[in-house]
Amino acid sequence: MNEAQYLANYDRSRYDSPLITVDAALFTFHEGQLKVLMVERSNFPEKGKWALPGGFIDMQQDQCLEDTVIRKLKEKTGVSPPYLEALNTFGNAQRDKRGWSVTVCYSALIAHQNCESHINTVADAQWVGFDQLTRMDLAFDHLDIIHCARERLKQKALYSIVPAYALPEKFTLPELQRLHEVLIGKAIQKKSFRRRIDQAGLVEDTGEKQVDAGRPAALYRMKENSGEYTFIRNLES
Amino acid sequence: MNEAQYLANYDRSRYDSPLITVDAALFTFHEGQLKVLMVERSNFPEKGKWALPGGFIDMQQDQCLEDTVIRKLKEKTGVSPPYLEALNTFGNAQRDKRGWSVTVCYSALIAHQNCESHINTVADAQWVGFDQLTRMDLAFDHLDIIHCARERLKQKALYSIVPAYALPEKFTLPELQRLHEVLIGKAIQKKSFRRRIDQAGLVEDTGEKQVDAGRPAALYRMKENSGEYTFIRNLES
DNA sequence: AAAATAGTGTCTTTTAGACACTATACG
DNA sequence: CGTATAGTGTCTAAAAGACACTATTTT
Repeated sequence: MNEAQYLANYDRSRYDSPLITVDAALFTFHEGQLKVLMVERSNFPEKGKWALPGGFIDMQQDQCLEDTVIRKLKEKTGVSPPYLEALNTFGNAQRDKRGWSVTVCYSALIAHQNCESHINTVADAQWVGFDQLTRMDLAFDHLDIIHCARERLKQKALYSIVPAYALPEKFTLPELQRLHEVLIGKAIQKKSFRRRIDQAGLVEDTGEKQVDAGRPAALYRMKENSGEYTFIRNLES
Repeated sequence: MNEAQYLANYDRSRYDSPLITVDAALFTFHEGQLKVLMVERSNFPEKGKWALPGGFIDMQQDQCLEDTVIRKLKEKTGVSPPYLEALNTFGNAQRDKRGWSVTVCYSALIAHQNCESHINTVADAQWVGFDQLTRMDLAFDHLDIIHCARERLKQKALYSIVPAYALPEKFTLPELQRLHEVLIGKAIQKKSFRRRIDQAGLVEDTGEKQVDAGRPAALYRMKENSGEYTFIRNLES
């Protein structure tokens, strides 16, 4: 038998295999809080519980795993997130009552304002403050997954400015610092925080100011590829 | 319908889903070279090409994804590796000629001596020097996966001593430094390398010496949990 | 003794922490 | 003016880079 004959005879339905889904932990920073997008399940299993946005791969529509996540996130938020990365894949015989299942998980960030209006039109989706999560009834192992994503984001806050993708395109440095402080769970020296961002040239001044209480803060925009930059030295954690 | 009824009626074979496999990039350091364990494929597709050790999840035998990798690695090496971590999951419609497929990939490290004898009894498995890989005909996207694993290992060499798991239980610091230098692709200051390991207390002196040419080197052993330690500052890359 | 490799002393450089200072807004 | 918040100056502390030095082995 040659490969062509093998492929012609190959029938995947002959083999039993685990369920496979793709999920995303989408974070944003709003009103001083880190929030995660959650979706209420309308079907069994775990009906009525809150879950991460996600679902099955559509082998016709999706060319790759990222296509699946982006499709699922667009359904809920109306847009595709500016930051998306593979988180981890969780699979075992117990996590889903239907049997052996695998979920390929992504972590994503978006500005609250960029999707708030669309989310309000989607009845089953809402932002949940990170601290409110434990009071909700979450489906599957999604709470573990969110903690895993949150831990990774904390690490990123120590050595990069990736968290900035959870803010609007134009943001102030004090705003970004507060986000990093929430992620790290500790105050950061203002001077240290600004100095490293300045020296690495990661942001550009838009010239605009944001007025609140006190002195107006300069609005910055991330420079191209600033998300890839990693500092050689971490902030203390 | 309630959940019990839903589950009783649930039949996963009704839904077509991607192929799912689990693969591992197992590295070792031997004779001054970084090597990867490769397996020659005995079946279609990609028959005769070299691939990462891996395969399908056995839903009876394996309780979780790690069980699958460890089972597959044990088949080839006779032992389970002292270091194993999730790498990434690769999935798309093109990577396997049988159609939409997903591979959950792990990265692992082991001492060459701990599995050499068993590998020699397995006809289709062998260590391949990293630099020889491009001259081989590799199956699927496994070369990309290896490069991804190698890049992650390089990063770890900059901020941890995780690569030490690719050495025997007892190793010398010059040996570990050479491994890190291969991974980083650049010479490291001997003093810097030793100082940070000393200060963090990551290794303990076994009292034994390894004689080669020149002054004998002290043999060290990693302390418990030294693999989890991350330096606050990276080596320069 | 010479060669080879292991291991140390110590000065410089880089970068974060600490914290007091100045700047610019509002009422 | 006082209060609030943004942003800077500057000293200290920690840890890596550079590199010359000493130590211990074999031949």
